[in-house]
Amino acid sequence: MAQPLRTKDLRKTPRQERSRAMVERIIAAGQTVLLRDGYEKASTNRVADEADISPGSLYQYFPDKEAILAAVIDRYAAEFSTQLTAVLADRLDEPGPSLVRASFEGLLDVLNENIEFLRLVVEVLPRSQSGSWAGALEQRISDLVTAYLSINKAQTSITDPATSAWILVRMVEHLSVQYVLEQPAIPREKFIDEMVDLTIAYLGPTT
Amino acid sequence: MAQPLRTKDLRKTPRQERSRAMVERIIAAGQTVLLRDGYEKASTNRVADEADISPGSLYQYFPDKEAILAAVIDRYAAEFSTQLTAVLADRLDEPGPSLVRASFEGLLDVLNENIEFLRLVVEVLPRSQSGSWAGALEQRISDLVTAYLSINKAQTSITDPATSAWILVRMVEHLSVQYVLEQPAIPREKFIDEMVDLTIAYLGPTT
DNA sequence: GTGTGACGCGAGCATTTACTCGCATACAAT
DNA sequence: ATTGTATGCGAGTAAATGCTCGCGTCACAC
Repeated sequence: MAQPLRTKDLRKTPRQERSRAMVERIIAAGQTVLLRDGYEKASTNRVADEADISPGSLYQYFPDKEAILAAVIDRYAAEFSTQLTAVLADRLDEPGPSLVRASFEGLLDVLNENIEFLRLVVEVLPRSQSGSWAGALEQRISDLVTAYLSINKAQTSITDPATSAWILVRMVEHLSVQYVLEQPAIPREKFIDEMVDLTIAYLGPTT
Repeated sequence: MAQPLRTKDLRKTPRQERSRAMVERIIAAGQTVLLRDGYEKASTNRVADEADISPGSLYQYFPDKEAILAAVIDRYAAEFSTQLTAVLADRLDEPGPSLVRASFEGLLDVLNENIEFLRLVVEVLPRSQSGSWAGALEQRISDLVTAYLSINKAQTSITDPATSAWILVRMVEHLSVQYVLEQPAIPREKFIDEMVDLTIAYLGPTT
């Protein structure tokens, strides 16, 4: 289900059921157009066409074009963020190295499930559009990892948890995204093994 | 100095000195506009304005808008590629771990020198524009590293040089780019140490 | 049932876009 | 000087864009 839209993004709040369906159709159409035609070709008229509504109706609820596309990305991103958080939380009770492996498995699963969204964000949109929320998510996870490393610092060879977290998060994120998007000739299990090796080796001796 | 433009990109070959200067001004203006106004606002009229020439003059040598911006990126990318190749070649005679460190130092230097170009490619352009040559460069370096790993395989713990190269190249590239662009609160030397640690630890025991 | 406001429509506006074309000028060879 | 051509100009075009506005319609409270 859709995350509640920030009312700031809406021109007026839809009251009747009909109009809420309208907003829904607009966002869905925006998604379709964005995926099918790319960012540059995603015009308001095209979105209206795709949604089988009038151009004017777009502006009943959205202040401008950017708000429509932002709503699409927001909704997508919220779902992604939710999935990722859930998957990671699920694995949190695993101990030590198997936590690492389980997390990577989960991350790859979530990325694979949202591959069209990934491609949209990474390849189609200019970074400035998606950068804000992506950066925020990165930060949240960085903080989490920093905390974890701080607690288990004694069992590792690292000195600065924040630095190590920064590096680990970017590394794993980017490698995984590239792996999913590029589909290189590396089996999934092999790839995970490599990332686990990389992480364990970097963190140093564990029990 | 400018790399020679692929004649395919030009509508006709400029013969007189005057016209060669014209092409130069167009590309320079394109660069300015792209950096100052972003990709979406980079219109032909704006480029013409910035270059203090007529819109019509653009189309004397460039078939369309895309070709102009492509020329800007190409020229930028060529210089970047040249610098990087030179810096890495310079370090190639260093032995073992100090080769790794020296390469990273060189990479960071080159990235820092071309930081505006970096920001342009990573944050402003949609990936599809820059993806082709960036992918090619990645591939070239991947091949190089694969060869190196194959030769020195005995001294490492890796099993598949191609896979390890794929991971190493993406990892180092992305971490470095992010470091330069994001300017996190990590001292340069510390950051390099971390990347070296990562690499050495990943490759396993060395002599 | 009826009135009132929420809703949706779609023609159309003003602006911007990429690009052209006829014409003037600068240049090089004779 | 004359001529042929390479060069540059800039008004202009057709298309597309984001967005508005007046009007008809529909649902819901009473």
